[in-house]
Amino acid sequence: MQRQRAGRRQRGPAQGDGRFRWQREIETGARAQRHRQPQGTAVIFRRPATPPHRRGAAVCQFRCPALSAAIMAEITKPVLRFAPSPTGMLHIGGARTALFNWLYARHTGGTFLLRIEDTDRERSTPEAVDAILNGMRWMGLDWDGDAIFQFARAGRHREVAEKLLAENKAYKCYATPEELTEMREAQKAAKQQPRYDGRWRDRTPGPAEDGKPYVIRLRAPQSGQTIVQDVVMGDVTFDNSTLDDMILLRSDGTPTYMLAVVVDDADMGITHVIRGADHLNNAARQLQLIDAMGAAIPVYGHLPLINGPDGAKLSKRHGALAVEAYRDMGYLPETMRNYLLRLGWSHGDDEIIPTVQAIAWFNFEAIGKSAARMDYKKLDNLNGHYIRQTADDVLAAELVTFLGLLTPPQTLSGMAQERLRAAMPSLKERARTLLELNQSAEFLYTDGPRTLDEAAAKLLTPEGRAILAAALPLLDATDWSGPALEAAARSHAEANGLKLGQVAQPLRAALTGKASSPPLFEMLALLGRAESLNRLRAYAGS
RNA sequence: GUUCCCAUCGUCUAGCGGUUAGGACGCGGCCCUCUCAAGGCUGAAACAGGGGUUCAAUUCCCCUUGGGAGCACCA
Repeated sequence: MQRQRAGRRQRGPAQGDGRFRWQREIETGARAQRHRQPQGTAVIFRRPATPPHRRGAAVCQFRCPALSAAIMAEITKPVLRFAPSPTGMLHIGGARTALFNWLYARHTGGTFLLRIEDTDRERSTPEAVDAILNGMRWMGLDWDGDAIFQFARAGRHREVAEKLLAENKAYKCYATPEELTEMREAQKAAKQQPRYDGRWRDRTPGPAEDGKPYVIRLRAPQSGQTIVQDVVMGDVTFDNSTLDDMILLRSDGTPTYMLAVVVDDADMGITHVIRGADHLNNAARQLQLIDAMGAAIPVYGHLPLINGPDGAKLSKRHGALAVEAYRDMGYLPETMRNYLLRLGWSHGDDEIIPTVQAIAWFNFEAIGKSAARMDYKKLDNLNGHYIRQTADDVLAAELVTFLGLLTPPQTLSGMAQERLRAAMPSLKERARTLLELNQSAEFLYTDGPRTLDEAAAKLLTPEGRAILAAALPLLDATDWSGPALEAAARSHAEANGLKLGQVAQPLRAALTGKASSPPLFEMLALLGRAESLNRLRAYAGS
């Protein structure tokens, strides 16, 4: 059976010429002003009186022969947006939401807009705006045009609220915050869902209300149902009786989030609203507002949330909340895009999905419905893949940049950078993060004998040092190239009844200070005869 | 409490009525090997429970259980 996906339902032709209002609007140009996209999905207000056969008749608008190709091209270009509120860093969940929107826009050749929802003046900060913008840039999610700041549009939001008020689709409510708190407490005590009881819905303010502060609330339908047709979740039905009359305009005249999103989405011509599942409940209320405004309904898609490794809500306790943190841990943007994409979206058995491929493949149908958890091991593995995939000099340059961003910044000498680049083919094979890459390259950065780590010290026992001492003259007498050195070591080992490893390990420890490293003879060659012998002599003999 | 959503190996997932339930990460073994990786082969590991519908349910429906989200003059 087909999964319940949002159909492309359309309200039936409203007038007698057999065409939809939007079709007429497109031809007259009226629609382009109001909206740039056909209604992808529709809310159906099921009035109890509506006969079943008239509910949300399904019609495919793309079959209409009356539309020219040019109009088709115009109306099928989606407009998406990512709309974070600047109250903190760019969260990993937000990053995924942005990614999915971006992917769909790039996939369809549509538009991807960025809107900063800064209407909460208390909690919004310029630092957070920067953090979000930087996070987006680091992730490689470029947006079209300038970022839009919602607060700047407060006048427009107020205008819409006033219009709704004038049309009697909204009303003034004089209830005080204290009064409402009291009401909610009583409802909770009665084990009911806290909900505005509509006490001012049909009441006309008398002289007592003169000059008193009021809010503007939407006159929402009280019966029937509101259906959110969601490309991820399917049809989600809410009884209008469970939804209350939400506040549009606060008593200080500022718009609420509900008003601002709906107005902005409509004004910006947003065709697809893809956001976190925490907004699914909001969608029903927003649909009521959209209906009151007579605006076009966007396609909705609510993405399941991301949980921490333990399945609980992703919180600061899990650390690594901001995308910045992933950058600092040495993950590549390409890795993040691939990983976040696979968290909740799939394409058969494919795991390695570079961004270009993702753009070609991305769709809404393959988005999963259940919440996912972060798996850092898998992230590491994927990052290792992309590190190996990166060209040597590009990766070396990225590491240098990365080190410069650390606190405190680390800089590499010219010699260090040169060696880093030369050793990169072997180095990158062994690193899962840029941090690991850096650690395994450290022995190349400076000259002179190494200080041994614990494992290396264990290799340089008196016995190990004796082997090292015995091997030294042979190496010195050899042509200083990787293969020649290896051949010398092999014959030396063989002559003394030793395995190559027994000879190589003490050498490696002295050369790198570690028990593991890129291939030994390759590194000897890279460091050169003088430097290598200097390091080895320091630990030769007792 | 109430509204809404979700439910396949430990984790991410494939599956869209009939499969030896597949892949990936992680874990174990083997191979390769100068170490560590990478790579190849291989093993263990799942349909939450109960009712229906059906010749046949992981798959469709209902209930239970378990998770999650919303319920502000926050966004």
